[in-house]
Order: sequence, then C-alpha cells, then structure tokens
Amino acid sequence: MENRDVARILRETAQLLEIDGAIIGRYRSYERAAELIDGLPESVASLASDPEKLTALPGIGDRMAEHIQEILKTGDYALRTKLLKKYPHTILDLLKLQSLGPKKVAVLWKTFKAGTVEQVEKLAREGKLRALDGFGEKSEQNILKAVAVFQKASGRFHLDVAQRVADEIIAHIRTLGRQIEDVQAAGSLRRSKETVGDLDLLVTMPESRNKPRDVAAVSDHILAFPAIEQVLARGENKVSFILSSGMQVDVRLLPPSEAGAALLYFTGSKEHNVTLRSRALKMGFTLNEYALSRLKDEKPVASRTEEDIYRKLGLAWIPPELRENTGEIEAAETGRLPHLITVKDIRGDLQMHTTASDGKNSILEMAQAAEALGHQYIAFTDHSKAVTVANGLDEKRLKAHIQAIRAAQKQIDGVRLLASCEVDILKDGSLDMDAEVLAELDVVLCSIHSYMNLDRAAMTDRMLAALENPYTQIIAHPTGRILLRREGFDYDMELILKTAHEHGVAMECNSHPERLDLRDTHLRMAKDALVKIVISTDAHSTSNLSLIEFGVRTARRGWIEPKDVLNTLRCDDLLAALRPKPGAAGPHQAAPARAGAKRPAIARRKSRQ
DNA sequence: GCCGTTTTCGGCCCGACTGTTTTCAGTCG
Repeated sequence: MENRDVARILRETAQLLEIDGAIIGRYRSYERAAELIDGLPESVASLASDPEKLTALPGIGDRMAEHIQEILKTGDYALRTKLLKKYPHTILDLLKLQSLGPKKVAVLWKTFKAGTVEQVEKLAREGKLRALDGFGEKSEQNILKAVAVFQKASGRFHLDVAQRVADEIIAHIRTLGRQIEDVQAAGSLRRSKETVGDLDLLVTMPESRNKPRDVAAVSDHILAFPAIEQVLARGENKVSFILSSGMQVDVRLLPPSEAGAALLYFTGSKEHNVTLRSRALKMGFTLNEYALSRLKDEKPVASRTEEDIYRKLGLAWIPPELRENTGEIEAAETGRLPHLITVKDIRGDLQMHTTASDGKNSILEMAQAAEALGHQYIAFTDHSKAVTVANGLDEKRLKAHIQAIRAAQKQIDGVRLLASCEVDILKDGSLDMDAEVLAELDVVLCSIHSYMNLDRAAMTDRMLAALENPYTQIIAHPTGRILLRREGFDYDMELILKTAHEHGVAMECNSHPERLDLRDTHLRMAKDALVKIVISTDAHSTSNLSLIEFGVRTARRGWIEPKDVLNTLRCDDLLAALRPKPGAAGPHQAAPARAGAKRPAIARRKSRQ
C-alpha cells in the first residue's frame, strides 16, 4: 500500500469526523497524520515494521500508530467504515464546493439527507436552502456557482499552465506602473508543486499610496483582467476571482513593510507555517501574515523580508521548494540545507525526439535550438520499434539514424550530439533492441510504454530485469505517470532504487509538466539511495527544450544538488560517469551478455509486499 | 488524538471575508 492510499483513508476519516461534529483536536490529529504521511520520503509500510519508528514521527502517537497498522494490514480503517455507514461517501464531494464546509454539510444532511452534489444543487435551485439557519438566498446562488465550477474543473492544473497564467496576470498588474511596487506569485506555484490548485499573487503597494482609494483603483484594474469569469471576493486586502478555465486566483494587496511576512505566509505550505508558528511561540514570538512579533508586548521584530523572519527564528532562509515540513526546518537550524540545483547548472539534455520517430523537428533543428539555449551536449533518443504508434525505430533504421547524427555533427560545432535511443522495456523486462546496435550508442536510455497495469510483483521484476541488463544506463520517466490522468506504475521503489545503485543505473527526472517523473519524494529517496539523477526534457519539438525549468524545479523539491545530477557534468565526464558498457573497464563492469537475455532470478524477495 | 520552557489537562495557527446577522458563525487559505 502506497503512502498516498494511507493518507487518503486518514484524510477521509478526518473529514467525516468533522462533519460528524467531533471536537476540533480529534479530526486535526487525523489531518496532520495524513499530511505527514503524504510528504514522507520513505514508505510508511516499511516504517511500520518497527512501531517505534512510527511513533517517533511528530504527531503520531500510540493510537495513531495502531490505526496506521490497521490500514496497512486490512486496506481500510474501522472508524472510517463506521462513519461511512452513517454518511454516504459522496458527502465528501460537498466539501469541495466553495462556501460549503463541514458545518453546513452536516446541516444539509440532517435536514434533507442530502449527500450528493446533485441533491444539493436541486435543493438550491428549488429555493429550499434559504430557510435554514446560516443560509440565505445568496448562499443558494453561491452553491449553484460552486456546483458549476465543480463539474467543470478537476480543480488542479499542470505547473506550466499555472506559471503561464500567473505570468499573464502579473504582466497585466505591472501595467499599473508606479502605482505598485512589486507583484509576485506565492502559494504552491512558488513552491513548484507538480500541480497547482489556485494562484496566490502578492501586490506590494508603495507606502504612501496604500490608501483606500488607491486600493480601490488597483483592485479595479486587477478585476479588468480579460479572462475573469466570476468575482468571488473583493475586500480591503484582497480580491479573488475565477478564470474561465476554472482556475481560482487570490490577489493580496499589501504595504512593503509587511511584504516578507505575507510572502512567507502565503507561500506555505500550511504544514511549514504551522511548524514555524509553534517554533515562534516557543521562542516568545507570534507569527502571522503581517509580522513576527514579541508575545509580551506585540511589538513587531521582523516583517519586511523572509530572510529577516527566518533569522529571528534562528533559521537560514529556506528555499520555497523545500517548505513542506519534511525536515527543512531542522536542516535550516543546523546549517544542513542542500545547495539546490538551478537551471544554470544543467549542461546538456539527455532525452529528445526527432522526425525519425515522433518528434516534430530534424536532428539539425533540435541541435541548433539546444545550442541557442546554451547546452554543451544533447542525446537523441528516438523510440524503438515496440512503440509502433510513435513510429519507433528497428535495428536497421536506428543504425541509419546513428549515421545521420554523426553526419549532423559535422555541420555544427557548439554542441556535441550523442547517439541514443529510448529503448522500450518489454513485458518480460528485456530490451527492444539487439545488443549489437546498443553497443554502438553513446547513451542507452530505457523506458516502459506498454503493459502498464501489471501487478506490483510483475512490474517490480520487469524493472529489475531492465536494470540488470548490462546495456541499461538510464531509466526514463521511471513510474510512467501522467499527471491528472494516470497513476504511476505500482512497483517496489525502494528495491528498484537499491538495485539501480548497485548497477550504476541513473534515474531520469523527466521535465515534461505532464510527467515530472521521478516525482519530488522519489527523487529524495533516490538521493538517499545514492542513485544518480538525469534531468531531461523528453522534447518532441524545439520549443519543448525550454521545459527543463520544470524538471529542475521538481528536482529542487527532491532536495537535489548539482553533484547528484549527471548532466551537470562536462560531456566527457558525463560519459565516464555513466554505467560502463559491457567489456569496458570500470567500477560497474558487468559480464558480457545478450541484451534480450533474461536476468538470473535473484534478489527479488521484497517486491511482493 | 497528540502533546508539554504554560501544561499529564486543556488546549489545538490565525486573521480576512462573507452572509446573515444586529454581534457572529462558518469558510477559507
């Protein structure tokens, strides 16, 4: 059972408890446990083998540890099952509707036995809600609008989409010129989460202009942004609206003296903030979105910059990508924060496609575009024959493609062109290319594009077989997930990473915003397992080459440093650092073997959990 | 249900905004 499944069961229990009227602390502890497990770099199942490891986690006591054990053992949790006899599972959807929370949902259930979005929509349409305590005509309208949003959007957006929309709104706000001092994105976008639910933008207004009429003028201008479909709120400090895409945007207006406290607060994560605030309390301070202040006389001690506030709390400034309350505060306290990788550290791109398979541009066009981006080397990784829909290359066509790459090199100086192939990992774990051709390649990249629903044991064995093949150097998009559409493969990640390290195989962090694979938590596991990372774009056109930004941002969330990443090296150093080919001397030298050969049946025990 | 430089009981981050109210509860982030 994956961490996210355990977290989901705990979170649903928390929501049901809240609807059921449990006291605040009880459901909070379930919520906190769920958040903690969601962000855990290692698998909760492996931790649970030792009960003391579970209770050592902050917020997990003896009782919660027992509940977690129960969930891992039975796949469910008795309290949740009991509550679901009382309330339908669909009642949890109601909590997703804007303006409805647990209290009102409980009233709807008590009064009308309404437990689905459709039932509540009908009641609102018939005007039956306005008679209830705490509801009115406006509530009915808001609920109907929220239902429309619910039906339209899944509620989350890819990172690149969110970034593009944020850039457009920021550019719109900047046309105010000197009426504003600064505008920037906070929230999960600033933390570079893989998907973004809504946008948080902070507008700093010059101190002298921070008057009611100026606020009104700035708000008017912001609300004139063309794609706005509905205004949700308009107050002195913020405006909120929904775009026609369904994306919600919150814009805060604030003076420069509060900019740091606001940025810290609205960047989150919530868990990071809560931990900072309790730290502040222990140190005799209180922290809110305006300032860090002394408890005894409420005198502000820091508010203008994030650095000031972290410093007063005895901490180094923490990069937004790390702010998930997964050890970053302890690291900031003891000077052990990682020196995170940046786009500038990347010297080459090791996955892209050309017109030879399913890419849009030629070898030369891709090379010129990569050179313009400042890359020192790139690898061409067109598909192999198993991926027929992508016009994958067979042995003969790949040989010709290698020759074409060598020929193109003669026409371009600034970037080194590496011959590679995205070799398919077949159902049994063997590679979709003859060893003779694999031996000719500069780099061998392997990935899965078929039979994605094998069970955990079969998928683990398949990936282990691919790792044990002596030609495999890099595993591309290792979990195969497609964000907002398809879950990743089910396999034993810990065993895979351990085996990858043993064989000197690197794992890709695929930069495509629909993949971001490996994901943040897996990258951190890989780093801990001493597995090297490659950050590539999987570009299918010249314009895709700039997507590297999103891979780097994801790697930063995984605590990845330049030294962890192979394509921060110069080309010759990179080639030397890859797993040595069969026959070559090196630390990971493997016995010559046929590429398609089945690996000996060893070391696969833990895969069947 | 968790946890302790304020505590083994009694709190649980904290403030803005909205809507339905005449002073506040619920929602949201």
